[in-house]
Amino acid sequence: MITVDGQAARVLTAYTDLVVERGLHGATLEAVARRAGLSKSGALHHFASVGALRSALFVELAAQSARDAEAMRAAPEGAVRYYVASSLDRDSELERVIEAVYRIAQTGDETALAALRESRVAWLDALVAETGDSALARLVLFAGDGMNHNALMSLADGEDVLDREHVEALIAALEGLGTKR
Amino acid sequence: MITVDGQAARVLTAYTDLVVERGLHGATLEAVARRAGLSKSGALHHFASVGALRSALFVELAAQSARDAEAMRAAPEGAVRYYVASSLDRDSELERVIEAVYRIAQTGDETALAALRESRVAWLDALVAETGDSALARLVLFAGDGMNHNALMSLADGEDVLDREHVEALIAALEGLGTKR
DNA sequence: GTCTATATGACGATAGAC
DNA sequence: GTCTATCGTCATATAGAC
Repeated sequence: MITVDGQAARVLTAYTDLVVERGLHGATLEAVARRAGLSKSGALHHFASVGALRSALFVELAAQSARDAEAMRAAPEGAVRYYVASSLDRDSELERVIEAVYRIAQTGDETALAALRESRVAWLDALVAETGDSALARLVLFAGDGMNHNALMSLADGEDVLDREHVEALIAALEGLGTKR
Repeated sequence: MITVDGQAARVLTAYTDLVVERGLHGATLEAVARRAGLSKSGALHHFASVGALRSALFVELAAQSARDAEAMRAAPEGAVRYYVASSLDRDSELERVIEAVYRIAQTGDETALAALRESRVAWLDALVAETGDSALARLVLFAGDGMNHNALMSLADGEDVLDREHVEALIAALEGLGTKR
């Protein structure tokens, strides 16, 4: 976490991980506190309420995604490959933060929705800038989201829906589409 | 709902809609019963518990997705266009059922995960059968998922991330990829 | 079949000791 | 700063009248 330090960061990370692993219902104050090595009230000392915990997560998303959009534009392998590859990296802190905010947004939370939209626009802009093709940029954005979406279902699945070979063929197809236009 | 009738179907539909609109947290027994026009215990007469309600939803998904996979193979416009177009139709009963089961799966429910995997394999098989290209079939699957994923964020957004024009360009690109191989 | 009333348990948040 | 103890609220589920 880049917007909070020390124990507060431990609490925020625990909250993020629990939302991703068990859903909002499983991310109770006691579960969060326990994972951070504190008691319920110990955790509440750093964030006055669950709402404050969520707000801090939105701020964290804004900070991390802004930094990532810049890295994407500067990536030597290109924005397309960078985005698709990082969408697959389910263990990265940014991906977990996105997923957690997304689940909060699913409950109808407008603030979470706004935070997600803001970060997505930055990525889409970078993809449009590189490909020069609005539709192709969206295809890349959606394909990345879809892979991320699928990661949940692929885990612990005998025949993986997506292996390295498929990823390479997929990126090649997307990049090929870009040059053909 | 094609696996239950009458009042039970009304309850199951209410549960599905509430999970999609408000998240699992908002789909309480009382809210579900009220939307179905019953009291809490009135709803519990049709489904003995919340767990039974969820199980019925999984059965419904299996039945509807099996029927849809067949329709996809028989679609005159082709499986690719059929899948992408139906992924965008957020108001269809099947899309809402998928979304509801997906959210249950996000809490770590293995039964929900298994139900989702089963239906996705059927769709992927149909896409592979038509395109004859394993990687392309996955690209279509992911792009469809990504669009669906994005539907939440597009709603009530000033500048829509995805308009009709983009959808057409995207389908054309995917279909073009298919014929070029 | 559908209702009202209630038992049980979990969660969020506060109070106050150390 | 971190703890234990406690209160209020809300959700699931059951009991029993109609």
